[in-house]
Amino acid sequence: MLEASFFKRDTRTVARELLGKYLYRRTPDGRLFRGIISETEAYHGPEDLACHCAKGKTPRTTVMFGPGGHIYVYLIYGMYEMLNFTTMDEGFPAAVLIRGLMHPEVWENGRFVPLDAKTDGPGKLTRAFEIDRSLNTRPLGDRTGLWVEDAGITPREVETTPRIGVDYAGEWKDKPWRYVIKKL
DNA sequence: TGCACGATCTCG
DNA sequence: GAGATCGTGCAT
Repeated sequence: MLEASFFKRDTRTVARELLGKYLYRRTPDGRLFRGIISETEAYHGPEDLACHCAKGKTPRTTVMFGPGGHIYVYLIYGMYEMLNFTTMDEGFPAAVLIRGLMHPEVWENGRFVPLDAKTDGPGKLTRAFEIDRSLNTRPLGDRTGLWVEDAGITPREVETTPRIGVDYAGEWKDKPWRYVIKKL
């Protein structure tokens, strides 16, 4: 299981290194899911106009000002929960948005079997893994029911692009802070 | 207290 | 290409 120290680093480094890791989810009713993180975005610092933290410390963004390794989940467009992990040390607001998973699986009869659900979008993966705002502000870990583990995978090819859906962010919209596995 | 809008997805 | 749908932040 990845410890908080993994997340208390530069957000772009964390976002890049999360690719190829397993995201594990244990639901309140006991079901276990996992999937390989395949797409992430970095939202780094109070200057980054694409980051919610650019608005300053508000009830919603407070968790991003806390230490790395915590969960930030928010509702967008009135119907989609977005999953983020906070990064950096206490006082520096930043987080990584988890935008996609590949090879989603569910634990059945003593083994992982393919999950029949799409997880190739930030709103889709939270729906498939039953991730919602009840997890907001909690630390990553097995007791929380959401954690990350090394999968022993090093992606062969990673693509870097500007972030999606942040055209309002002025010069910050062009920062190449989106990371995608092109070849696993 | 009201209002505009969003780190999206699905259907037509 | 547009509608669904509601919390958040900022104006009133």
